[in-house]
Amino acid sequence: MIFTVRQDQLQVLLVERGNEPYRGSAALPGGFVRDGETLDEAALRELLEETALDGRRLHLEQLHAYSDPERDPRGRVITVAYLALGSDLPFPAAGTDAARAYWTPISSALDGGMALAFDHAAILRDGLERARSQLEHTTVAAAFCPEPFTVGDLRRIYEAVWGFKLDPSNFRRKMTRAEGFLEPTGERRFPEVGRPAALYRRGSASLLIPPLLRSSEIPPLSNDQSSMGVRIV
Amino acid sequence: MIFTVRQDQLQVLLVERGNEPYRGSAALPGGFVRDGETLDEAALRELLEETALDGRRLHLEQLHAYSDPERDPRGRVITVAYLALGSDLPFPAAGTDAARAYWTPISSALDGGMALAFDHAAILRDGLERARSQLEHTTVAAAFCPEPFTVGDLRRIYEAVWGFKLDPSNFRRKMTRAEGFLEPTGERRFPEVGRPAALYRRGSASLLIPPLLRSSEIPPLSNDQSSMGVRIV
DNA sequence: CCAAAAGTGTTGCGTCTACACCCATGG
DNA sequence: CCATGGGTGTAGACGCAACACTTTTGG
Repeated sequence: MIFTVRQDQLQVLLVERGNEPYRGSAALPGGFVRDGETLDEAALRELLEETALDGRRLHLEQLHAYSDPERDPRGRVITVAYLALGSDLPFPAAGTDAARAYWTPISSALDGGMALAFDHAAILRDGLERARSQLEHTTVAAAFCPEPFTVGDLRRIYEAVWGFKLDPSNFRRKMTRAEGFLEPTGERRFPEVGRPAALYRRGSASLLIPPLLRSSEIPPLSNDQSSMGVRIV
Repeated sequence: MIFTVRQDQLQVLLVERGNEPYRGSAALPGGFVRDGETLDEAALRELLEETALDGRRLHLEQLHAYSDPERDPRGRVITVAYLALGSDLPFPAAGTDAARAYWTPISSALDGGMALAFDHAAILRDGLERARSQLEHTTVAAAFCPEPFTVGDLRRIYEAVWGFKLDPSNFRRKMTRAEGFLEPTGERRFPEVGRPAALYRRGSASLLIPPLLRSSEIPPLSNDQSSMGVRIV
């Protein structure tokens, strides 16, 4: 399961299945583990085959094992799902199994209209929740940002993944104070409009201390964006 | 991996291996998934076989899949580890594979002296960290307590799992205020010495809101117990 | 000058830590 | 009356949401 943020939207890479079952349906990319390979290595290899991307520079994380005996009509298949986060991911290379792969906003992939193959809709929901939760406690959000990036870039990642707006000033304070998260480059970026912003690189810390917690309210799946824990009147 | 608290110590159920490899070594209980069975069902079945305990009343949770090709010298075995928490667990029933099963304090199991088979020491460490983390955000600690229980019982669970002392008065406030965690029975328990304590049952909530966070310092694996986030001078 | 985004200051509120203190019981 | 654990009250520190305000740019 590969996530990226483009056009301020959290997107996932799907493939159109060429074989039965679920021929023509959308599915998460995946494959079988080989002998002598760890699950992590298998995930990286499949990632490379699907996107021609060197996964070693991505954040990759084991999610959960799915084991319902009926989940694959062909027979018994146990899937260990992985979640990868990346920035600036290219469109999938042609000439591979992934020729029919494409990026889709997660909200569309889950909005009933597009039925995912197997139990992939459930897996995708779990992955989305994991990604949202990881942003609270870790610095993975920076994995979504091409370097160098601004605090505003980082904030738009959080807003895209969580689905609601954050207060720019409070967000900046949290992030710049978290030790080891942001490493200033000394450079600035001049946007089309507005004051130039300081540029940063990813720091060495992998944990975000203190964490940045979502409001206790359940965030909506849709695209509406409300202010930070405050209802718009 | 089955955890319980006895004598104010966090303990784990180990089995003595009767076959090669690692014959005579201690190991976590486990077994193979059968056809037509989910991983959860397999974990519950193995639990029943090992402890003669009805696992449906336990907290059971999938942890992580371990997949190093060299982790089992016999060949390729991928293990999906589960963590079960229970209270008042009996000694394993005789007459089964688990005749050689026994409870051990986790600290002894990890203190180099006892070498666990396979990569089970690493799995045990992951399980311990998961259990500790779960106490922060969920109400699973009550799964360690035979009902009915007092706030003091619950606090001793936290102290055993986390390995340090908590402030009784602040702990009580947190727990009684968390909605849906503790359900008063109206009864009291009269200890050998001291004021009687109110008795509670598990409430319906599964999440602890707000969470009870450990101090940011890394808790020691040993048995020393220091006060709540405060260095003893 | 204006719009827009970056960045700083400040205030009020709620939570947590540490600790003083009271309560109820058995010996 | 004392020791012991249960339970309440409270003052200070701290963190965070909200929002007013200043800064720096392009048009």
